[in-house]
Amino acid sequence: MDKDLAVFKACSDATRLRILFLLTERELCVCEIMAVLDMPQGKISRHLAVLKQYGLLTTRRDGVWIYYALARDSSIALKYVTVYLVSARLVHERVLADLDRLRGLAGEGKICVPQPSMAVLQVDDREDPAMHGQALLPGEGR
Amino acid sequence: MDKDLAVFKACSDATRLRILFLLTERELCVCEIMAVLDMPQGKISRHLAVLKQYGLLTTRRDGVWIYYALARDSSIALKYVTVYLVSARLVHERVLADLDRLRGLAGEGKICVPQPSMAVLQVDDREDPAMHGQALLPGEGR
DNA sequence: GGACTATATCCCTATATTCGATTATTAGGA
DNA sequence: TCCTAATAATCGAATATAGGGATATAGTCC
Repeated sequence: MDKDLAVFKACSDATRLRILFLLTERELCVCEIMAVLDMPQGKISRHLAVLKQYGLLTTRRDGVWIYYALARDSSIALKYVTVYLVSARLVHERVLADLDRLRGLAGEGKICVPQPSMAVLQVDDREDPAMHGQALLPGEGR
Repeated sequence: MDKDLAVFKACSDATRLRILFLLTERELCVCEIMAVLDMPQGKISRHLAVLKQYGLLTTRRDGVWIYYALARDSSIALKYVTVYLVSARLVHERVLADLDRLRGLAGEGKICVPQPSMAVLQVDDREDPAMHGQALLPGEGR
């Protein structure tokens, strides 16, 4: 239950929640998140560290950049939170605005020019009929 | 998004999470929760107040007793958290133990002898095919 | 009205969380 | 090797949260 509790703790901060929503789009590096949320680097980095420590994120280093992505299968709660994130991302104004800004960034090369990496979020729900298709990214088949 | 954030804040405390799991069984009064969790009245009452304030619970007074029940439809996040609670309640040792203790109490009339009230948790998911049956209480049909 | 029970609230302290600002680390390129 | 960019880690202050203990409120029964 502690792992689940950690997931909820991780989600109980506005900035972290916004970051999680952004990561439903694709993996991101710190500078992209900074740019989208318009927050200082230290703040973003700290929140990412919390999210990773609580098991919600994985990291991948590519040269100077470190890409953060939503973790999978690390706890029951995370599974459901992921479904929530994918389901709610098109509902909340602020999240929509964030996602728009994210897409805007990539096209103009304003920042660190990340790899056009694959979307990493695809919860494995083969054994859980409760979440038909819900954890798939929009527009992504199975 | 603020409402969703409030839901996660509400869930980010071990005691409150245990209370929420208990409430997936049925509505409960404070003294029952006190007995099951073996915690002082003030503490339980305070946490219930937080949960209610954040929109996760509703209350119903019946004489001296105040029954707390899981709220429905108060936010998107609560919907998914409810599905999580129902799905995870049979997985975590501690939750199982709590639920056992709860059932044990009722039979022996050790405490305030609550009404054998109906289970109140039944998320309305008619418009959300993502959660087939997941929010129904165990053993309860539709 | 008075006693009793269930629940809520208040006060105070301890602990945890968040933040801005600064400094450290790590990788890549000249 | 030096410089720079991306990211992490640290420190101190401000704020928020949780807990115990005591008290207040609100029903019920006599």
